Amino acid sequence: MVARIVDKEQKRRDIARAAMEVFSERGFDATSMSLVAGSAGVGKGTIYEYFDSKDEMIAAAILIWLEDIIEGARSLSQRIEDPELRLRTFVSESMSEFTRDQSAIQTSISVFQVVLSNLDNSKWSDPIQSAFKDTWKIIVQIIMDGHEKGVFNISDQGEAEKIAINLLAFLDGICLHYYASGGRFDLMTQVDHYMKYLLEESLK
Amino acid sequence: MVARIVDKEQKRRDIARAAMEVFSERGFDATSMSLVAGSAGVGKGTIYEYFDSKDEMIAAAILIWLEDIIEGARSLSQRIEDPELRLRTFVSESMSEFTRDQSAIQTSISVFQVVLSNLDNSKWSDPIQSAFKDTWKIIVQIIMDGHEKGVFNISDQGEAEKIAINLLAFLDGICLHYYASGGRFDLMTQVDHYMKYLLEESLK
DNA sequence: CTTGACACCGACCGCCCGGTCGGTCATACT
DNA sequence: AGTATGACCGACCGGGCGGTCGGTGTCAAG
Repeated sequence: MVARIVDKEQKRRDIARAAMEVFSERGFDATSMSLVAGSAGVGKGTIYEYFDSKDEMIAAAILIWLEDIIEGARSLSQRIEDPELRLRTFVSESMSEFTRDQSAIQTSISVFQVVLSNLDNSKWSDPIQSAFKDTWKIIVQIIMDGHEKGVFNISDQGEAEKIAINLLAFLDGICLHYYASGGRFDLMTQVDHYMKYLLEESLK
Repeated sequence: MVARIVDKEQKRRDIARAAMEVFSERGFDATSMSLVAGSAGVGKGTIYEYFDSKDEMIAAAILIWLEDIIEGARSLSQRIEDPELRLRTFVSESMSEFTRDQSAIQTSISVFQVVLSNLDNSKWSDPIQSAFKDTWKIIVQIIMDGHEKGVFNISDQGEAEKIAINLLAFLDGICLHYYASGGRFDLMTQVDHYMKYLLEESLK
């Protein structure tokens, strides 16, 4: 009795990804489980074979979504040698993710809201927060690498960590304002403006 | 027949402010109208004497909330002469608003979400967006004033506008990350780091 | 062929929400 | 006092939600 050959783990991911797609279009609260089921191509009951509740599914979906992003950033980071180009590529790749379609930023907003509103619930917020931290660590790594290669000039690792936090904060903030303003300014111009001072002043 | 002496407009504002308080604690969707009624000290039916629907109330509450903020920023802006100090004060005041209690940032997140999810509904998003724009204009005004007084050195108004957008984006982003990370870094240190390069490099 | 374990499903349930509406109370005019 | 008007209310309603559960189809073992 070898049991049926169904990759439970894979299906869980498939449903989670489909769920995240609907979530990003309509927001978490406005998305019903029937809708998720329809989008994932399964029955509503099936979802509860893979997740305990709607909340648990949201947390899992966010985590899987973040893992995909981090994996993308990490593999990108390994392809490029020059630190400055690597940093620029990291930024432009992140932006193109948001430029490609509006749903990405809506997803981010929804994620932030869940993280904030469930801040007391350490069960979910801890792994999500550590996933956030991973993204941050990648940037710190790029800067420290550039520092060791003599391309970037910073005082110590603490400086690199501060710069990384501010860079991430700016990128999230500018995307937010971009979509909240209905695209009333040029996103890349603003990012370039920031990157110019980052690369020419902070890191020199 | 002079009608009853009840300031409809005032009561509308009172309810809207009470509603915003509950919204910021629990999020828009998780807040029921009964809860809002309880918080405002009125019956549920009464709310519908002042607002057409929950959605209309949210839009109105956001608008009133934004007006309060803009009014605060504008009055502050008029009290201080020196442009650099005025800019620094604007930033530190905005931050202290968020430092005072966490609900402010949760409110902001909720507001962003509503604006984004109702982007197609121009009926509400237009006035809200123009309120956002007002805040931005105040910063542009401060920078241009500093430019005319010879304190800030920028090329033209376009430069001031870019700087203002990036500053706002950074401030929102850093608050977001601050609370999403559970306060794992020092907010003011990060803000000072940004302001240092803004005032010492961008504006000199 | 029979059996049973397993993945899957969607009609169904109880709950709670936004919104309504008939009625109460206080006031102000006659 | 009588009455008209406006402010206020909360029990009530229909609908849609998250979650359940008994049943169905399928495949492997015996």
